[in-house]
Amino acid sequence: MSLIIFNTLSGKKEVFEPVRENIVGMYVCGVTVYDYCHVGHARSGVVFDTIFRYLKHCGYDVTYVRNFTDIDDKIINRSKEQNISWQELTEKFIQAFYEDMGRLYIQSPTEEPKATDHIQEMLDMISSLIERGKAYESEGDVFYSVSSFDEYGQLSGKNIADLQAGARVDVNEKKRDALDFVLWKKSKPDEPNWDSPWGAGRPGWHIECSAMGRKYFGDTFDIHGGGKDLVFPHHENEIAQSCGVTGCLPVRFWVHNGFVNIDKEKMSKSLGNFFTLRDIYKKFHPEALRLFLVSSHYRSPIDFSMKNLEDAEKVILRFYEALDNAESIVGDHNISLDEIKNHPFLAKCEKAMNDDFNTAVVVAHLNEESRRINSECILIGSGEGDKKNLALRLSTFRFVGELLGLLTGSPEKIRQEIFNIKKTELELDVGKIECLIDDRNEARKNKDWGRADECREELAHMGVVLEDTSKGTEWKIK
RNA sequence: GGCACCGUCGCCAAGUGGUAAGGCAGAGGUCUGCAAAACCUUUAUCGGCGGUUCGAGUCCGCCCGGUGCCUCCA
Repeated sequence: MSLIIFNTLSGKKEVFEPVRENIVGMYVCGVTVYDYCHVGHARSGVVFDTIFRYLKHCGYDVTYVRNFTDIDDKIINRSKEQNISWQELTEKFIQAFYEDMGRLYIQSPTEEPKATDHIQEMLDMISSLIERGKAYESEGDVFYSVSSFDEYGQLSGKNIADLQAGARVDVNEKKRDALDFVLWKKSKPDEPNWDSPWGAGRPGWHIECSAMGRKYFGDTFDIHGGGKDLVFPHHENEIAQSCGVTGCLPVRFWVHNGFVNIDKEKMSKSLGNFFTLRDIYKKFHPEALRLFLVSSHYRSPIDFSMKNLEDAEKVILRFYEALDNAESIVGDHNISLDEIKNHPFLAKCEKAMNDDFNTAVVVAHLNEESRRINSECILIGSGEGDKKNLALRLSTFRFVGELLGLLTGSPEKIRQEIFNIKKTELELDVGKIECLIDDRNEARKNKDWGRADECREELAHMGVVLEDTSKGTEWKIK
């Protein structure tokens, strides 16, 4: 069965076929490194990481390139505010990016180029555009002439006339046309700059992705991704630039993820309604966040709320609970990759993923499968059931989880991690809790159920729930 | 103003022509000293009005409500 992907360029789902057989080139716009990542960045990171994982699962040899924009106005301004160099600033936030995104189980892309390492490639493209009459120099700046490209607007479904009518762009007397965008920007005396045929300056934003995409993949590659907000003007401009140089479309499939909303509004820096990943991690486990993000389809808007994260955390714990139940029964088991790949549960999940990466349906399948695993455990406990069958279910369950970047750890580990987060957040007095549990167990031993229930009540008021197991009394936070 | 998108159970969320997946919350049950966990059972006709069709949440039109892009933005 073939993989279908929604292509922003055509506005339709299309059968995916790479330019070169079995080889896929995917370029995704990364972040501008001047601040900590928020949930919106996480969504994009998780969406394309999941796509990366799935393409590899399909057997493609995938080269995944995700850039860092490490020079622009915001970076210059922020470094001035903080009185540090732009290099120092960007290095700091690249490190923070790795820490915050890494906790979401996002795999390293094949390449992670920085804009400032590709100045020469950009200059080459800009020169070429000028030679072909697609760009012009004006007082040290270089602009792309939008009117020179007839197909401008094909990606975003806009036309030049409408854009001009509603143009909100700055009036800039250096431009021949308000829609023209900057390829090279003359620098002010105290700003970072690079030499160019048009004097000292720095690149415009859009050209970096064109130059780096072309460097790693050549004139045409398979998938270009990013958030929906990049469709216009960023990706529209990329097409114009690349086409201007090569004469051909740079990308076969344009893939865009939807926004993260807060109360129905887009989460963004300018609205100030964003949560950084660091803040989220103080309250919730990263794996709960990842599950939340893959629980909706990647193109839909997703409403971020504490309630939704709490729900996701319950579900991820359920998944691990099923793993734990099954693993304690099965013990060491040897399931081959072939057996997993032939399991009907995997086929079901592949069917969903093949339909434009429908991770929400896969999550639903995981829920159903976790129930089947638990049922099988109960059967085995009562002398029926089949351990081999359970082992196979268990292994396939984990395998599918890992396709989504989930279920890579041990049940014990995640329980402990979530426990530690809650304990810190609620400032629980562990000594007192353990003391009450001891009291209760003493009362239970004496069959003093009244006293035992009092202890449970008191703990419940603290948000602590008890669970009497064969291994003793465990407690967790509600 | 232009161009898109969205409106499915209390909440979250799949489903692009054939009688509505899944999760959370709720209800009942099994288990338990009581609980918890787990398991079983249970809860919707899809914003409104028309139309196309043998048949529509799914296509078309209008209306109501919401969002996004058109400026930096994942």
